Amino acid sequence: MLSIGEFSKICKVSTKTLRYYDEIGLITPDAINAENGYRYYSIRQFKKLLFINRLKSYDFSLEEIKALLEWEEDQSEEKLYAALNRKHREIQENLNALQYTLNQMSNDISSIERGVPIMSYLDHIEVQLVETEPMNILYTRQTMSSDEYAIGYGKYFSRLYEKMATEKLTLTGTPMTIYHSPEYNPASISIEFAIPVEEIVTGTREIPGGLCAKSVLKGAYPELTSVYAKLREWVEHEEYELVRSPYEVYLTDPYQTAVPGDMVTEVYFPIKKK
Amino acid sequence: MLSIGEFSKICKVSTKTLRYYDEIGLITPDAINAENGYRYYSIRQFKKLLFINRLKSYDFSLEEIKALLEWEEDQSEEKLYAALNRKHREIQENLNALQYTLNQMSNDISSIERGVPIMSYLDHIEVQLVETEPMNILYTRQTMSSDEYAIGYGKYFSRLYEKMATEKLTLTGTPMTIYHSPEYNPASISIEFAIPVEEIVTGTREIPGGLCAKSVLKGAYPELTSVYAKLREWVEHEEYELVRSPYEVYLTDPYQTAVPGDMVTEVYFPIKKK
DNA sequence: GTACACCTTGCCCTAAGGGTAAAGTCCACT
DNA sequence: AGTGGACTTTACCCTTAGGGCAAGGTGTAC
Repeated sequence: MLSIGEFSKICKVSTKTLRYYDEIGLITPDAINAENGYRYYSIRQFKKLLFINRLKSYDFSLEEIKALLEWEEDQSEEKLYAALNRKHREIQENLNALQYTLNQMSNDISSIERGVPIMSYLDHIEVQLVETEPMNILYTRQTMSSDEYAIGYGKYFSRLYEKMATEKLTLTGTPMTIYHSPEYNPASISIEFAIPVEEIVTGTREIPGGLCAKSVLKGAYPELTSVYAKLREWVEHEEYELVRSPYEVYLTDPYQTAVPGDMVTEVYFPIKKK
Repeated sequence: MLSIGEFSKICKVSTKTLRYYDEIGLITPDAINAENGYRYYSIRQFKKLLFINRLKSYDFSLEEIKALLEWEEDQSEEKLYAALNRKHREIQENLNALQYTLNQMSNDISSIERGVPIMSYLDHIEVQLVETEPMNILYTRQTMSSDEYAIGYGKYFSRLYEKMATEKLTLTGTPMTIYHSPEYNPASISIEFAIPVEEIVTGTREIPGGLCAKSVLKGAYPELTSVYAKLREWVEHEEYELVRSPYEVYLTDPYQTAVPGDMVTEVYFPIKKK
């Protein structure tokens, strides 16, 4: 039998960690001296600890590892197999995310090298005051969480296009979304997907024209937040106020546009003077 | 001015987070109502928060971000530039490590598919009882931390080879290392790097032969730990005891062997019956 | 006036241990 | 048998970046 210090040196794991694992029931000493509480490990437990460390390197939490060890005693390799495959996918996604981060960092680094402050793009968002015409739109209004947005985008627009095809409607503009939630609430946003059409049929409605603050975003959608903030700031500063829901018009099709920098989106804030 | 709730919705950051950032002094509200303690943010602070979020996505800690923001006020882009480059390297290393982990996972997954338990390699470490001959070795003894081992390996063996060349010594075996620290202490291990030679000159000594427990490892060095544990267990179980320092013999040159699976290392435990 | 949404502070919680302290224990050496 | 140093025990606080909840105060719309 090995004392905790000996066992820790063999396993290259701190005694603190061993005591912690004992506490959470991950690996308990083979014997405990009842008089002084000293922990004694058998060399056979080395294998278990090695297995724990391997799973840990695969980014399993200690709780998950504990469950896997308990299942292992039932001789069921399947749970382990499934868990490994799941983690493998998770780590792969993680890696992709890191790759993306590295790209963005490189962009920022080269920005600095060119003498351009990192967040300066925010200063270049231009706001124009425009007068819009009334439009007839084919629409569908949906409530969803913001996570589902990307899926919803494809789903609802393709439904609208389908309807246009079956009812032989005539396209008069590019797709747009109208944001009815007054403030951003990620758990539940109410979005109207719409396509301007000529014919007035059931499923279409007219949106009024009027004065709008408008910004054009050339770039990826994450930057839309900035555009909204900028428009808000501008509207307030110029002493206007919002009279209807803001909407976005997608001049480019996100599924057709490979480079995010080529995407063009217009954001409209319908306003009136205070 | 925006209340904390409004600001949080615009920035897509929870109010809790904003209060926390206020507490640690990362970003403080533009104004605080002295009577009721209400926090009010200006829309201009949106940009700062966006910058914070970007740095956060680059895996900077809030403390680091705070320091960067303070430096930013001194108009020094250099600190930021250096920090970004440093993080970029860190993330790159991180990514490489993940890639390695994915590889190992794939190995384990295909092991299971072949019906082989993951840690079964431990059961296949075979221990033999052998009688070794005395050897004359050219040696250098070093104390180092385990981190420095990889560097030391190249450094000290190339010195020994150099000495062999200048003194025209005759090689009689493959390189070996002798571990003099009785237990593993990662901060300071005492290692003897040695090469068997024929001539007896200064800088050589004889190591006695005798009974040894021996295991052969075909594979990467991290598995050496297992071999040591296995040998320890065997020695104890068979009622032997260690009489001198264990040593390893490297039959393959790690710098010449591309695939870790092709590496062959022998581990010897000099023993006697209890 | 009142209902309800919003704001405040304060307290406890997270995962995986690290650091330190006070007290008890083991083993080797005199 | 005594002693010193290495080892072990439990207990308590600390870490990151906030999340959750409670009790109580406040703003605003009707």
